[in-house]
Amino acid sequence: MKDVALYAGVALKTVSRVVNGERGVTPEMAGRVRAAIEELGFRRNESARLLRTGQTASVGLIVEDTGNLRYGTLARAVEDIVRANGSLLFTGSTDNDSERERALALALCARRVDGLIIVPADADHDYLRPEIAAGVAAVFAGRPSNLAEADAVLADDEGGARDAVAHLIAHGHRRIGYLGGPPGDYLAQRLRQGYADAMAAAALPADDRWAALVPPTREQVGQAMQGLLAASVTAVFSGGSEYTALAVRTLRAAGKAGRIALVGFGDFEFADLLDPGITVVAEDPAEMGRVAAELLFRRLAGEAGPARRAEVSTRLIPRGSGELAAVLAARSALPVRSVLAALSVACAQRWLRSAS
Amino acid sequence: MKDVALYAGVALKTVSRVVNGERGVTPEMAGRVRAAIEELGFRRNESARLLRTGQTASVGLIVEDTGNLRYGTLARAVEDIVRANGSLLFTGSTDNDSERERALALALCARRVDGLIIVPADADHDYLRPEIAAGVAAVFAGRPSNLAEADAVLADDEGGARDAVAHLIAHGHRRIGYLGGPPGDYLAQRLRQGYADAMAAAALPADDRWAALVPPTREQVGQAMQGLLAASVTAVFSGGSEYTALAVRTLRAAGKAGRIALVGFGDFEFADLLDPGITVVAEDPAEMGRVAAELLFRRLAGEAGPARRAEVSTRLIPRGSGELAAVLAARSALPVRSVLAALSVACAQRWLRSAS
DNA sequence: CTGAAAGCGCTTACAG
DNA sequence: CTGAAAGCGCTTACAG
Repeated sequence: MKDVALYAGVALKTVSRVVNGERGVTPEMAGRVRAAIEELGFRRNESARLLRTGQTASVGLIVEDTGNLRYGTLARAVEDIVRANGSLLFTGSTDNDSERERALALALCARRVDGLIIVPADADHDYLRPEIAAGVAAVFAGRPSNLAEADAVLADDEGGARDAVAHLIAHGHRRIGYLGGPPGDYLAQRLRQGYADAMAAAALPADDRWAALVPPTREQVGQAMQGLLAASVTAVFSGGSEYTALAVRTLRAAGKAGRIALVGFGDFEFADLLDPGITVVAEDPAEMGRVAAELLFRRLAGEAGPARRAEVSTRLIPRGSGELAAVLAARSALPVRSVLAALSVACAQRWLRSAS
Repeated sequence: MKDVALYAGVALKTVSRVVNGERGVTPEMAGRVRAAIEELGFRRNESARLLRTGQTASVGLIVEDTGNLRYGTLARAVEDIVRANGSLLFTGSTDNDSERERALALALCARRVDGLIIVPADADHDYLRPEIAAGVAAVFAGRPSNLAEADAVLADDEGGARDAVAHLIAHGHRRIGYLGGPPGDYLAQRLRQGYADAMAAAALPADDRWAALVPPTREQVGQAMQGLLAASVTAVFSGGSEYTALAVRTLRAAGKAGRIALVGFGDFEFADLLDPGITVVAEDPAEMGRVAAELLFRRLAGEAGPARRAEVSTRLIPRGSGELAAVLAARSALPVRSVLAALSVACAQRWLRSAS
């Protein structure tokens, strides 16, 4: 810029005026400046401008994994709103490692991003307190944070699970299994809660053997599914498309593909091309991204007031697998004496309860 | 930083030394500075530092759509290498709009990113010439650019298409259809070339009615697929997972799902769970991202020399649909007189050619 | 070992 | 309408 001023024989400020399109420059002067800019190939350094201005017109998005379609979709929705607001978007993945989340968020804050949208690796965000105090806006998406003062969007995972299980119950199922992540996992926890609530609402028992809480590896899910089948469930609710895929594989291998009902949490491409088509409760990651970004830019526009909580709903999409009727376990592999034994245990328990 | 210096009663430079961990500061002094930093909640402004340094430790990635799994996967691979090199990553989507690509790239350059990885919306990148001259490193990925001086990675799409078609030919097919994007589309063009080459290599004719070049909408692809069936193909090569999905739908609707062979370009989740499993030629977007990022950081590390060209290969994954044997069109709907007419036209043409 | 000065590329606030 | 000076938050190059 200095060079341009020198070349055009004007003051620095005049160049600045032309570059910023401020009025109050004679056409003749502006022309000279523009010629100099052209001649010297001048390109304003945005970072320098922003240093002076105090804003950076950039925001950061931190998710579990940008290579996961769910988060890719969320990222894209965020990006569109970021662009509409004239900002640029940094993205980063944590792989659910809270240490990595922290490092990323702090690095972004050191660049003085205007705001941050974070899908928390875990709930603890004390490390962000000083940054927020220093003026960074933060919005949490998809999972809860301990920072009550920040805006947040959550999905109605629990409601989705309830819908799924209620759907199965409506189709005559009583023995419904739940297949999902380990207890430490936030989503798995909420889905299981929804499952339990729906069962309870229908006054159905939820046998412990009907809940398979395992990491999404081929072996573990396969075994867990077989366990559910051994426990004579007539339907399964699977908590995530990885689980759904592996559930379908196990059902096929066991020759029960069209007989055991299945509702999956999370939609996926080609779900309607499987046989039967897979009924799912679809999340809406794009909507979540949109809402999060909108909350963020409201704050950046100066909105004060208490933290906002938004919720994104889920939607059940029937495709066949969730509408299979309950198959009575008439020819159950369970020996008659086991059934009788189980029944008598249940009777005894009820008798004991009523007696106490 | 000035405040910290004042508070600690030292010079600015001493604070800088402590913050940067430079040696040559008495422990006592360093302690005082650290206390002041703690007390004041000082956090160094990375942008300001980088302004002085000249580098920004950030790179930009521009793809068609981060919400598309293919590009999400690529982005994730890029991110990992960017992180390993201590940089931060900007991402942006173009939706194949070259004007948007330009605006994004230029905005990133104005922020003085160290480098840019671009999946070109179109080949023209003259707009980047001044930026590259000014020192930005650029790598193109997935599609060609007219900037011969920049590094580039391309996929062996054409080879993948050849493999797919050769695979079908090896399974006895002679009448093979190609279903893909319109002629203007880069990928579609290369796939069709590979298809044509494989047919020619096997001395097979490639009837014009066997090539369906349409945008990936449900109606158009459905109609095009029906056209291929009407032309009595026994196998189809589909150029992209959108096309593959719609091809499967049409085949099902026509009751030809297990009879017409199908090889798709581009792998997708659940491909092995369809019936039959879908044979595909898989791309490797993660590898493409990795290679592109590595090329970029080599340049940033100072590597000179001529532009590099890298190629990422594809891999055929047999799953059933591509191994179906050719079904003879014994009961072809084609009336006998049409066949005779076609034959006589071909004879006449050959006679004309030999006569001239 | 410590510090005062100049400068990265721009803008803001004020004179003329 | 135009410009000289100061400053954004840091580092570099040089003295002491």
